[in-house]
Amino acid sequence: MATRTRSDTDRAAGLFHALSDGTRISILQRLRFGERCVCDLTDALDAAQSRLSFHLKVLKDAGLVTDRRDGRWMYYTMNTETLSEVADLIEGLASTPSAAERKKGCC
Amino acid sequence: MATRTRSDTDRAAGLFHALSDGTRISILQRLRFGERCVCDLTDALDAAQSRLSFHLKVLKDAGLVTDRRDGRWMYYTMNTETLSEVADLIEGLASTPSAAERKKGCC
DNA sequence: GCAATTCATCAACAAATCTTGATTGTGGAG
DNA sequence: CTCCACAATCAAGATTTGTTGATGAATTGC
Repeated sequence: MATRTRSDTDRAAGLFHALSDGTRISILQRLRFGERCVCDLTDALDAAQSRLSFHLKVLKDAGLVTDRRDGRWMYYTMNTETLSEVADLIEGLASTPSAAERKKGCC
Repeated sequence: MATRTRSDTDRAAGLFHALSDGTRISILQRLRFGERCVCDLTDALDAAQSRLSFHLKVLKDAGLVTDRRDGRWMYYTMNTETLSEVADLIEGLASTPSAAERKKGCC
């Protein structure tokens, strides 16, 4: 057990992919200040609405943001749990292997 | 000063992009155990040599690995400094804005 | 020098990603 | 019910990215 499964790697790659775009980073940067509707973000980022919807969907599919409807507005919020997951992934990559891991050889 | 520059965002997106591929994650996973030559990785990952060279170049351009020649072998090593940089980026995204930041409004 | 090994690079193709503008859907106001 | 505002979705096109097989460069051993 405890071998790194394909899906672990896929999940990691997927999360990093969601973070691998400047527009999406900028969106998250804005969301640090609290939830925002799409219209706020189109103003702040000077981006077309369909473009933001696209990137927000990528972020949402990855679990990095959640959304909430209020009337005709959709409010997006950063999901810090998933960001913690990403932080753990980084730490896992940077950490030196445990004795058990080293015994097993590798992944 | 201290406004988030375009290049900050670009740098972040670039780092995450380098991590956004399963093959590259697997490479880094192997490198946790110490430096490896390309031939080790082709064996371990069962991947074509040119494919690994491609991904190693991506990792190297992003600063995530360094290389070293020894005879006809190229040895690749994980660059933990850059991984720390990535960890900082994540933390920066997850952190709540400082009072000064909040005062300024946003980025 | 010559052959073999290790790896980087290139060209060509396939696939995924991003952008733009148009359309559709949903909810609120009149 | 109709109109308007907000946002998701779609189609089309351009760009980027990843894979494969072939070629080239550097190094070692004969």
